[in-house]
Amino acid sequence: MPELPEVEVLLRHLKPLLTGRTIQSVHVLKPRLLRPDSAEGLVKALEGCTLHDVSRRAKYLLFSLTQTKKAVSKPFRVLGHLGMTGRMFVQEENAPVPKHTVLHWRMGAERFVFEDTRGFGRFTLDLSGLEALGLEPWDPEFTPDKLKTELHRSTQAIKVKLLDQSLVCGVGNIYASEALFRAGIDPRTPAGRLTPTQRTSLRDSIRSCLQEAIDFGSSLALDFAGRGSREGLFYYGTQEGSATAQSHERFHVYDREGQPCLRCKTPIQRITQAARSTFFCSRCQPKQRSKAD
DNA sequence: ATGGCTGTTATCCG
DNA sequence: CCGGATAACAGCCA
Repeated sequence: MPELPEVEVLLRHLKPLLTGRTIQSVHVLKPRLLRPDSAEGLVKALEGCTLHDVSRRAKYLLFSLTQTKKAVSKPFRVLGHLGMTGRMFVQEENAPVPKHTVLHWRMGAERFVFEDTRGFGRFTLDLSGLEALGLEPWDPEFTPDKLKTELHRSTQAIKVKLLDQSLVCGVGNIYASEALFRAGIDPRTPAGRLTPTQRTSLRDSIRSCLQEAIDFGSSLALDFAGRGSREGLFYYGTQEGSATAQSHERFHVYDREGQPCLRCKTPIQRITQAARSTFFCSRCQPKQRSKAD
């Protein structure tokens, strides 16, 4: 469930379940996702640790730990990323370990599980993934002026630019289309050609789209093990109960090719940019004709 | 059933 | 530097 809102909702779910708990035995089933750590190294580092905190940066979760076995030990952190299909949850220790489990550990009568079917996620002591990240969407420094200086030399389509995490982090393929729709910006617009008005609108739309998604996810009874049905990126309910969340119109453009725009009824278009699908309304997101700046 | 799609991002190349 | 293509992988859908 992986763009910023889903990670944020997961964080809020996991934090009370993990903080203060001690990691007993750790088992690694997909060591590749621990790169560049070795399975043995990470297991040794984690076993016996107490989890002091969990936090989020961009689409990453950060686990803060200290080794309680030793008398003297420095706090350290582990970085987790869900990739496309990662899930993290706590289950009873007698429940079956899911098929694509990357690793799991025991905490008393419970088990923490990180599973990832496609295996694009990460779980590692290597924090270098944090280095190149742009601002958090709600960072006060994320301003229209910041957008201007970051983008003015760029010829890349704004949609593609939003995906690379260096401008602002946390926006993925779904919310990039959604935020551009809300801002009324054609996703093909070269990033350096946005008008001042568009930059302000884009900043605001990114924030509001992500915030609404967090609020939406927080309002659902989610099934973090992901066995149930899906509502956007959020899993909820169980195999039997399709808890039918009311908002099947969560997205205005994403995955709505050919369907009428919810604002103007024009059929939504789908195009490919940087090998990813982009959805937009050609009427609500017109090509800008001025030469900007 | 075969091919084309899917929430990400690291890396390689021009 | 920048930007485009590719790769890592499993599953679902037409």
